[in-house]
Amino acid sequence: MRDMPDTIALPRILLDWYDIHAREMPWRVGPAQRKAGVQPDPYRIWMSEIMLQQTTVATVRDYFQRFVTRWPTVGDLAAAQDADVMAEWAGLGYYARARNLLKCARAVVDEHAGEFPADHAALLKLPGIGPYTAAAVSSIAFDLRHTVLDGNVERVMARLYDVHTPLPAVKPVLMERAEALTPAKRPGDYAQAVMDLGATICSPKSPACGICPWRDPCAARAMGTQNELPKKTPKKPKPVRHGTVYLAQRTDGAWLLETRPEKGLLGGMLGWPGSDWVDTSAPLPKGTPPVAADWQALAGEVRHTFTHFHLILTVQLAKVPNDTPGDFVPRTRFRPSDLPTVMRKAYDLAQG
DNA sequence: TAGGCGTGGTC
DNA sequence: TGACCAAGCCT
Repeated sequence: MRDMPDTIALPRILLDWYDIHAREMPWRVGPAQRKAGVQPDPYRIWMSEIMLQQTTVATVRDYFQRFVTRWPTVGDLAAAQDADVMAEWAGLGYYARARNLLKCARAVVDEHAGEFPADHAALLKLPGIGPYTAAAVSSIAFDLRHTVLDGNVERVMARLYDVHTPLPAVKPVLMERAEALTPAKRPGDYAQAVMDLGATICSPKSPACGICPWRDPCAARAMGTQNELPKKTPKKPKPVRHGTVYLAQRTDGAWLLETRPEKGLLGGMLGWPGSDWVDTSAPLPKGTPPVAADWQALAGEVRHTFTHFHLILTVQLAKVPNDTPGDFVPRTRFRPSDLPTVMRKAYDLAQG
């Protein structure tokens, strides 16, 4: 590799490493299979990439298996009931992804004859597919030369070239570096290789530089700056909000639940009726109980942290008659696992 | 364009 | 234990 330009030598070194160290994933076609002519299923690649947005591989595995078992093709998913998809997504977070997942599946069926487009620009127009996911699908599923730039690649590029300008402002610079390294041959394997490298060797804390295939060309390692890169602009502190939720159960066991509005926090998900969630804690916002009943405040509280605020909920519980009006979910159809985590925590508190 | 949008694991 | 972090997108 001596005297070979980085843009030739570095991708080759990384692909050689990937041939040996590629991680197994349910949606992945490994380097050996790929060389034997096996093509990935674009539907499964797309599904995995949506789930993997801001979410770890370990968390995604089980959700992925349940989704592709229940809806094996994009046509099956497009025909699904919205509530079934939202319930299956419950607990995975960022619920706009689930709403866009359905919109995207239906767009593929309606506008692309049920086949995912390979073209980057066409993918970018689909709901829930941004620059990263368009590049990931076109490269991994169709082996087209596009460059993925996720948190892993940002970190690897910042270290490889010892870039100290903070994210996210420096993102375009890192993209240029990443694009220059993307090879024309095996761009799909290469995309997965850089991300595997970032996830396993070039980790945020204590990177394993000693066993890194790029240890020799890495500028941060040469300077000893790998542990302080990438730099990030400081985040704003999270405020604390307070609220009250009301858990009404009929004598026959049915629970009073509501489907939350499509837009906003936990949009489209099931939840308990309750107050607004407000920054001040005095007085505690109680809202209006959904039905007149003998409400009992539970001891303790629900604590939950969202992306941009901490939440402390008081939980009110009541037994109500079977003829109480409202959208009660029958006991046999109620599954706590259909609820987003913060709502499931309130249920768990009520169960003692 | 910067902020809204979840959750679980790690240290 | 609180802060950071994870294969980002939308408005």
